[in-house]
Amino acid sequence: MAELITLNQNIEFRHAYNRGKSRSDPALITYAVKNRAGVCRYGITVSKKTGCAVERNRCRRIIRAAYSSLAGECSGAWDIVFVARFRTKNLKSTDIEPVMRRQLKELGVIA
RNA sequence: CGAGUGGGAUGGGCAGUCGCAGGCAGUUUUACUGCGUGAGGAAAGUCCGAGCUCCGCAGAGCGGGAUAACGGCUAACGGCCGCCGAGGGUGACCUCAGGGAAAGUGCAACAGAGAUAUACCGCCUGUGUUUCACAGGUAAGGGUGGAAAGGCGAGGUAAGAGCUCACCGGCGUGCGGGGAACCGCACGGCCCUGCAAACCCUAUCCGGAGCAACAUCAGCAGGGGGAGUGCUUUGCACGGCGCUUGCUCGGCGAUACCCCGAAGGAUGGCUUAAGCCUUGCAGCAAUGUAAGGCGUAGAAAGAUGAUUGCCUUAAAUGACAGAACUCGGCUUACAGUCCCACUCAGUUU
RNA sequence: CCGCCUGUGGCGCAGCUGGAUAACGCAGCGGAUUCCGAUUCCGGAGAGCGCAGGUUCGAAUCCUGUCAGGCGGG
Repeated sequence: MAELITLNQNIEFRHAYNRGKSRSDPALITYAVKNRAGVCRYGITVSKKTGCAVERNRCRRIIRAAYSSLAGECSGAWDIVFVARFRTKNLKSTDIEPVMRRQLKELGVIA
């Protein structure tokens, strides 16, 4: 499996928000934009409105677990940003995975 | 059995598969394999107190802040323990910023005659003398108020009054007990409204900033703007600038510097610590001490997730909740379960 | 990590050097005006001051703790 590369800089997140295409769901929002790095990179955003530190950590872990199972199917070079929503903290990673698969397929990341 | 008071513990366990972080060892030279480790009682709030680091080792005065019966514990504390006093509860027990109002200033609305000094209705005496008016004495009674000048009874008096006396309360002195706060007894005289979580006074304590501290290496290594006065140059003095807690004095720094902008990476700090458990001893206790044993979370966009089975259970599909330099406390949140000590009432024995 | 501010009817806000009906505007309700509506006028209702204690005769105001929201700096 390919190594998972994360987005670090605030500029990279802003680039995805402004230039990327998005799909939304009550459980998850996905932004995707093509990059020049040659591999897929991902970032996770959980706002403070989502909940306390425990709930934010859980959202991040669930999203990362779902992406790690789908990362092998991604083709091309994309920067992907996932944003947790209010319902994310009550779900499981197995609930997130079909949502994420559908959104990535609509955006063209998964063939 | 019921109602309750105080304190403590726990916060499911075991195993498998996929995946994550960092440690050690090996293969080997950059990834893999193996081994063991990987959130809490509050990690939280950041309310106190310290360690540690830097500020030229931090000077003086004013200001500011915190604490407040007494004794002890502690590295320290606004914490804890014991004890005294006040208040609440039938009780176990709980609560208390609990110094000073006799240094001074201020406030006490409304009501009431009067709020720190008074005389409205009264009572008594005298004069005029018809109801009544005036002058004086008095503060027992009435009414107002949270509070009216110690309370209550007796004597006393024209009427009254600590004016006198007994008891109670407060104050002062002496004696006794106690380590102290304080308690008890005796004597004395009758001077005291409340508020200091109003200003204030007294006593004690407090230099500032915080791991984004700080140290080393690498990198940038220089863009724009502003940069006095006097004396004959060197230089000196004043001023300005920066640091020194808010202000003043004093001190230090560089002839340079100051402001804006750019760049902000890596390593250390970083986990063994006033550490935890058991037992003994000292102590009412907090705590101290001796012996033995245990003793790697340490990331840096930030690690614990997903899933399966079995067991315990009323329930395991889960209460509050995620370390960010580290400790000691306080406060707050918390599904359920268990344990210890004690109180009250009833019934039974 | 440090410093600071604000919580008062449905909404915005005043009162906060203690003294009792917690003021005002908008919205909402009833009535008048109109053929009907808007405008205008009149009237009444709706908070007990984020929460819990304390000081005081008396607390929205003072003090302590706590909860929630927000701002600033490194």
